[in-house]
Amino acid sequence: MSDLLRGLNPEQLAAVTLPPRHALILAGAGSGKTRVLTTRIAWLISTGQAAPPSVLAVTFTNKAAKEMLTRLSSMLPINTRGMWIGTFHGLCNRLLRAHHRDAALPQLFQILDSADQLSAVKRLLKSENVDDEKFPPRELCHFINGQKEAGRRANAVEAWDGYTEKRVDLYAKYDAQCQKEGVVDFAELLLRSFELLSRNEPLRRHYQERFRHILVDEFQDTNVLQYRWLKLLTGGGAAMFAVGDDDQSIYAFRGADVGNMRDFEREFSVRNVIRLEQNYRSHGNILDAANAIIKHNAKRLGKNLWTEAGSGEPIRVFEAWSDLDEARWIVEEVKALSRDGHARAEIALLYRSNAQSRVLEHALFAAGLPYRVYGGLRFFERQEIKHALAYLRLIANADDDTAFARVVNFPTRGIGARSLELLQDAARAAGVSLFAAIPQVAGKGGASLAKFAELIEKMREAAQLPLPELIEHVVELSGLRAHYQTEKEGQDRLANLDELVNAGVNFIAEEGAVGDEGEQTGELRADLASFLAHAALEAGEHQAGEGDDALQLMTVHSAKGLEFNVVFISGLEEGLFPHENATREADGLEEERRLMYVAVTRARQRLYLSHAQTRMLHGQTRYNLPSRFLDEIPAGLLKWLTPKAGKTGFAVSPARPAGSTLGVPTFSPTSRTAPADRGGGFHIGQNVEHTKFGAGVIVNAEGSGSDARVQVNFGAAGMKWLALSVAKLTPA
DNA sequence: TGGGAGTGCTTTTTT
DNA sequence: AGCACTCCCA
Repeated sequence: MSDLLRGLNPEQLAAVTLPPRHALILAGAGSGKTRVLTTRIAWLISTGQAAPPSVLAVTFTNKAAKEMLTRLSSMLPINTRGMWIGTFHGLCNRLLRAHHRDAALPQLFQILDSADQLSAVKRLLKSENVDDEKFPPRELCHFINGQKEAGRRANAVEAWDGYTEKRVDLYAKYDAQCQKEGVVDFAELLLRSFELLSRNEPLRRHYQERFRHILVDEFQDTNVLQYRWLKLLTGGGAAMFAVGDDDQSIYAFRGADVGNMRDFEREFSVRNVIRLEQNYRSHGNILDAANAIIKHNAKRLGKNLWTEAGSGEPIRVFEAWSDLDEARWIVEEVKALSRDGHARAEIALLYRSNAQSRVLEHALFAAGLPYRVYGGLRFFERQEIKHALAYLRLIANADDDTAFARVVNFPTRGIGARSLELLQDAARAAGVSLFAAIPQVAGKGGASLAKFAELIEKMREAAQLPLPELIEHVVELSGLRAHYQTEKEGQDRLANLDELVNAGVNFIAEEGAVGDEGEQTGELRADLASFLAHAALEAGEHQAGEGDDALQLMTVHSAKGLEFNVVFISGLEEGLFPHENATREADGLEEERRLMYVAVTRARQRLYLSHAQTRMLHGQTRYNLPSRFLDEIPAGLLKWLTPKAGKTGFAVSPARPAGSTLGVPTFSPTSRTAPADRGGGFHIGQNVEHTKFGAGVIVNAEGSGSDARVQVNFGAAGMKWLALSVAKLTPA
C-alpha cells in the first residue's frame, strides 16, 4: 500500500486518501489527474474501505476508461471485473441490457450512432410528409438530443412558438418510431436509464446500495442529464469523487455544463475541494503563458499552475505572409527538429478547425514528411462496415428499420424507391416494421422483397455459428464481398471487411469470456448484441497511418488529454482562433480562451505559435489580424522569429520567403511611387493603426495618388473604407 | 441504376 | 476551394 502512495505530492496524497465523502478535485493540466483517480480507487480497495463491486467510475471516452483499467490492474493484484468502469454510455448500456424488460426494451435492442439517428429522422420526416427544408434533419437531431440531454421528454418540452411545437411533435414521433423498432440513440441510453432508475424504486435502491464510491473523470464535461444521473445514483449515501478542470471545459457547445462543478459543490455540500496545481508536464515559460492567457477569463474557479522544472526555452512566434508560407515554415522547422533528434511522433501540429489541415498536409506531403491526421472516419463508421453490421442487426432484430433501409437494396437487388414506398405504406398501415410488412406486398411486384426476406431468414439460420464465422457468412451471403470485388476501389473495403471478421475474433477473446452480470439470461446471441453495441459505442480508432514515426496533426479539441515534446499552434488569427462565430456568443470567447489554454498546455519542452497575414478560406483570401491570445502572453516569454511589425515605429514588410512570386501592390498617399517603400506606403495585408479605430489590416485598395482609398479590417471595430489623404492612418 | 452536373455549406465532437 | 448531397437523364 505504501508503494501505492509513493511519489505523490502532498495535494495528490491528500486527494487519494480523503475519507469516503464527497470531494471535488480541481486538477490543472498535467497535474496527474488520472493518476490520482486510479490511485484513489486502488487505495480504497487495498485499505479495505471498498469492495470492488461497490466502485463505479465514469469517463467520457473509451480510451480514458481503458487507460484507467490498465493502470488499475497494474496497481492491484485483484481482478477489476467486479467494478463498473466505463463511459456514461457504456455503463447505461450495461444497465439497460441487464434490465431491458423493466426499461421496456427488447433484449437485443440496437444502438443508433449519430449517422443512424440522422437517417432515422430523415425516414420519419418522409413518412410524415414533413418538408425537410423547413425542418432540416440535422437541426432536428440536434434539437432532440438537446432535449434529451436536458432530461426532457417531448411531453415535458414547453414549445415557445409554432415552429418548436412542430419540432416537439416530431420528437414524440421519433421516439415512438425508435420504440417500435427497438432501437436507442446515444442520448436515449442516458435518459432511458435515468428514467429506469428514478421510476423503479427497488432497482434504484439496489444500485444506490451497491455503489458506495462513485468517481467521475473530466467532470467539467458532464451535461445536465449526466449530472442528474450521478445525483440519482449517489442518493443512497455513496461518496462522489469528481475530478475536473473548469479551465479545460471546451465542450459547452455540445451541452457540457461547467456549472455542474459549482452545483456539485453546493448541492452536495462538498467540504473537500483540493486543487492540484503542480504541473509535471511543461517548462515554466509554457506554463506562465498558459496562466497568463487563462487569467483573462472572468468565470473561473481559480487555479494557478506551477512547476519545479526550469523556465526552459522562450515560446517561438512566427508571423507568416500567407498560410502557405506558414506551412512551409513549419515544414522547415520540423525538419530541423528531426535533425536535432526529435522524434516526429513527439511533435504535434494543432489547429482550430479541420479546414486548416489541408495546407499543412500539402506542404508535408510535398516535403515527404510522414504525418498522421486525427479525426475523420473511424473503423466502424466506414460504409462497408456499416453495411455488414446492418445485416447483423437484422439477424438480431428484424424490426430494425434503419438497418433494413440501409441494406435492403445494397448490393442492388432491384428493389427500387417505389416498391419501398409501397412497403412503407403497408408497414405504417399495419403498424409493423418494414420487414414484417413484406408478405403484404409480396403479391404486387414484391418478389424481390420476398427474396430479400428469404435472404435474411437464411442468415438467421446461420446464427448458431460462432461470431467470426457468422460475420464471414453474412459478408458472403449478402453479396457484399462480390460487390466490392467488382468495384474498382473495393480492395480497401474488402480488407476492412476481413478486419471486421478479425474484430469478431478479438471481441470473443476479450469480452466473450467475461459474461455479464447475473441478470443476463442466456438466450439467443447475447454475444451478437454486445458485439453490435460495442461497434456503436466504440467506433474504433480514427483512420491514420500508424506505426511509423509520424508527425501528429489534429484539432485542438482532439489534442485534449494528450501531450507532446514539441507543439505548433498554427493559425493564431482573429476570426480563426478565436473563431469568429464564437466571438459573437456570450460565453464563446471564454471557451475559445480555454481552448487556447488547452492547446498551450499540451507542450512539454517547446512551443511554437504562428499566424499568417493572408489566408485562403472558403475559396477567398482573408486578411486577418493576429490573434488576441498572442497579446495576452507576456512579451518577455516570446521570441519573435520574424521582426514584429510596428515594433520599430515604422512599417516593416511582412517576411516573405525568397522566391515568392506573389506580387503585393503598394499604395501611397502621394503620387510618389515607391516600389521599395518601407516608410509611408501601404500595401494589402499590411497592419496599420488608426487613432479612432485602433489596429487593423489593409484588405483592399482602389484609386491612386490623392484618390487612393483603402479598405481596412479593424477587427472588433469593423471594416472601413478610408481615404489615405484624409484618414490618420499610420503603419503599425 | 449509376453517373454527371448543379447546389449549398463550411467550428469544435464523443458516445 | 472542396466536398457532400440532390436531382435528372440516358
